[in-house]
Amino acid sequence: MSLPHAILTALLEKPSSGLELTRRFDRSIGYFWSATHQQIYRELGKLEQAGHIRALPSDQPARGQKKDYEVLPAGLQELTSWVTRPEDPRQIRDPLLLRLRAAAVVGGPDMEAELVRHLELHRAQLEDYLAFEQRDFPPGRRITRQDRLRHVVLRGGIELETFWTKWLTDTLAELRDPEDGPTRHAAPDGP
Amino acid sequence: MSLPHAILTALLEKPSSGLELTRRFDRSIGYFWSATHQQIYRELGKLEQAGHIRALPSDQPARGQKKDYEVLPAGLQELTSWVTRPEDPRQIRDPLLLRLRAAAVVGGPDMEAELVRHLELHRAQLEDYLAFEQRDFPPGRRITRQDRLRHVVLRGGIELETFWTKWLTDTLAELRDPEDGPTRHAAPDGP
DNA sequence: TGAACCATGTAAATAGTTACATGATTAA
DNA sequence: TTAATCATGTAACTATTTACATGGTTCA
Repeated sequence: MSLPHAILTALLEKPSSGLELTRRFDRSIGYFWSATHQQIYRELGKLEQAGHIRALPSDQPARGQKKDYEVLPAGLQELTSWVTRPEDPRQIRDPLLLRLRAAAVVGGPDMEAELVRHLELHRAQLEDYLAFEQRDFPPGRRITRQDRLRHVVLRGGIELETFWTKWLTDTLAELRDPEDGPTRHAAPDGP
Repeated sequence: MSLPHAILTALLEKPSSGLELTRRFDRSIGYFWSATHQQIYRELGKLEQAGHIRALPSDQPARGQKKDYEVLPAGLQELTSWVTRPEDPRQIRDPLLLRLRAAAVVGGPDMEAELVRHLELHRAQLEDYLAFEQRDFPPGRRITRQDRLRHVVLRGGIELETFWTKWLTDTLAELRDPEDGPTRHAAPDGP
């Protein structure tokens, strides 16, 4: 049930049309919740029905005409209540980990090329995130609570991609040149 | 398209009935690909239709009777080819990151309790994984290629949960006692 | 005028979740 | 003999993906 809330968040940041939202879901918001334009148009319809958003008045509201939406008070209230509503983290569901496990069962065909490809994709994504951080959150600057929230979210993305690059690097090394098993690292203790 | 492959993998490890598979999807395999019993029964039907698995002969194949499945050569072939088939990593899709971003927009209601709750859940999961590692992959033991594959998969789970506990701990500290922004860590360079 | 792009949408298929139904076996 | 549990399944709903349809605008 996150897509409507992702859309409300995006519309609060800036009233937009369906296509503009789609573009923004390819960048910022989309880095943590992706959606296609079909999902977005459908959801905009539902949100309008529910009275959470409305289309801004327009001269010619015809097919093929741009239609901008803004959030109504009911929508803001729904989003606010969703923010603190308890929701358990999802189970991990990762095809690559699953494929490695399958490889163990079918006798381990060569996955090296695929692992290298994933490593490169994750490295590229990490670089992008780090560039955003440089640009939007340069060190030693007074920031608001809102900036701080946005920054920890970006740190989440950065550290996730860091995890993947590190794990893929270790895994490749382990499968190429097996020593005594994967590197172990101490689990962090609480502060 | 991963569920049928998850099931084929589980059935190769051990021929099972639908309910047994459901149990195993609550443990081992399910740590990386979860599924409900309804999904599993439906998929077993499809896999049988496709000639990838078959029900083992039984005396009384009636409703309410246990039915065990085993993988046929066609199923093994399909799984083997899937293992090396290129498939891009999924975009991140995480409700908690999204909620933090929404919090930045609606004015930051108090998410501390929810963050603490998630931290505890991730810590518990991490402990479980570490216990599995102790049990199944004790240090200093000769292991086969298959064991090595299984171990790197488990390391993936361990390091993912380590990331979450660390990021949540940092985020809580940052939102409680704001200094100059989230802690930065150097990005790893390639070897 | 026609190609490229902007913009909104419909349709159909696949995937996943939630609720409920039904028969078989076992043990109090 | 009834309650609990094992085991398989149906139905309905929600979410997501893929393919296609339609009209408007701009510019060569």
